[in-house]
Amino acid sequence: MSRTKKTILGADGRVLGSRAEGTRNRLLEATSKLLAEQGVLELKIVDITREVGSSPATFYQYFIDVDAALLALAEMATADEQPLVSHLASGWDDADGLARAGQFVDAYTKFWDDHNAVLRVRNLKAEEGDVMFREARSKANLLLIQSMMKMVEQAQAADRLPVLMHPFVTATAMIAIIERLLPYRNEIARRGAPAEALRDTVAVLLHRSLTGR
Amino acid sequence: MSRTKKTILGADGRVLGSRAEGTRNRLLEATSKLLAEQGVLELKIVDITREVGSSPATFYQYFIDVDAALLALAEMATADEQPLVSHLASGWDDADGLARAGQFVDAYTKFWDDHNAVLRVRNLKAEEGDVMFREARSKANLLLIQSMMKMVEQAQAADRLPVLMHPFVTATAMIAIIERLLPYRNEIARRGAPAEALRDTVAVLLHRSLTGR
DNA sequence: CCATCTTCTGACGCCGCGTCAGATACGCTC
DNA sequence: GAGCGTATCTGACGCGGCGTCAGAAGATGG
Repeated sequence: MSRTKKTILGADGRVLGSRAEGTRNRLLEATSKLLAEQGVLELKIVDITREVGSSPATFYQYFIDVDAALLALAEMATADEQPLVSHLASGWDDADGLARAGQFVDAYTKFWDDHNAVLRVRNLKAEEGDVMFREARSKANLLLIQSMMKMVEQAQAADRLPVLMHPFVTATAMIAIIERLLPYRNEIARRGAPAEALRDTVAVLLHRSLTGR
Repeated sequence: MSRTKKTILGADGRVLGSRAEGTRNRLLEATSKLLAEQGVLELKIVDITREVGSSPATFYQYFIDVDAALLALAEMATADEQPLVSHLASGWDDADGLARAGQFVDAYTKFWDDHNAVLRVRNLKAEEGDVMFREARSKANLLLIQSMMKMVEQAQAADRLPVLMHPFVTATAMIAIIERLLPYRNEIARRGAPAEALRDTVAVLLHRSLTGR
């Protein structure tokens, strides 16, 4: 591992100079912005290039199609997800376990808010069967899933969780809970629940399901 | 409630005759089929009409745009979801509770397999903020969520679940687990787990989280 | 300041969108 | 079962986004 920075390539495989790299970044930012504002279905390449003040032709110098740009964004999000393992690695078995589960939920929430439009598309494409996006998703969650699986296995060894629970399935279910519930914050508030209700509930669900306590 | 059958309207609000109703249904079927085959992003109105051997203009007689057709499909799926409450209404507190949770998972799996492409789009649009689709989703899950909330409240009253758990959030989390994990069946199999691993794990997770047992 | 490589873009043909006016099919009356 | 009115369908159109190419504009370095 002597590689310090990933070399960035254009759509035709050429290495990019610094000017080009700047343009590519601006295109990605614009894509991300429009995605968040209007949703995937309304995302147009023309709009992206209009946003950065260039032409469609320029876009195609950097990405074969919109999907390529979306994939690049998804991979950038992946990097931000990795540090979250630190909240799991310590284990949740002791007295502060629930509190630490809460911190994990907070950290994940932060991460999700930064990237939610992109992550939603990644998950959609993954579920629609796109191999690249499915791999991106697997890779992104790998560390978290592995840590969670370890927690489940420990709890099973200590007889606090039934062996019927498949560790991988359980871990994946936990990610599902968080990803799906975050968009519900408004609705929860509308129901008159305190702001922390979602955070606390999710923390309890994860804590119980992973440690058996 | 004397209404026996919902009157179906065209895009301009007119009541449809039987020929028209047939065409509308064929359009919906085609939409559903193409959606499942290629995903939303590739869904074209021309393709839908080609599939049924008519012209784009016809499509617009029945739906203002693609979204309207998707919404109609989502609402049809909703009808199929309602019977699933029967698996919850009986409660899961007794000795067979876990078995009944398993049956619920099976039933939901069946339902999901019949409509998954449509439901995925519904959820995407809902999360992207589309009010119509959000309402469709809420309405679809209403009965299930209510039943699950009741289960949580009972368990809390009996001190088997912490009051920190917000019933609505918990119930929504359970739906999230099922919806998200079903697409993973292949992956689970690839990992060498038995076919029932997913079903069993999800059943345990729901059972534990809803009853506290 | 010229040569050369890198980066950008205008312009084009193609195709899907959404609309309208007119064509066609249906069902009802006599 | 012919004729008529209404319900339903569609061909054809203008608009706009897609993706490509050849060449323009900009950077670099000798």
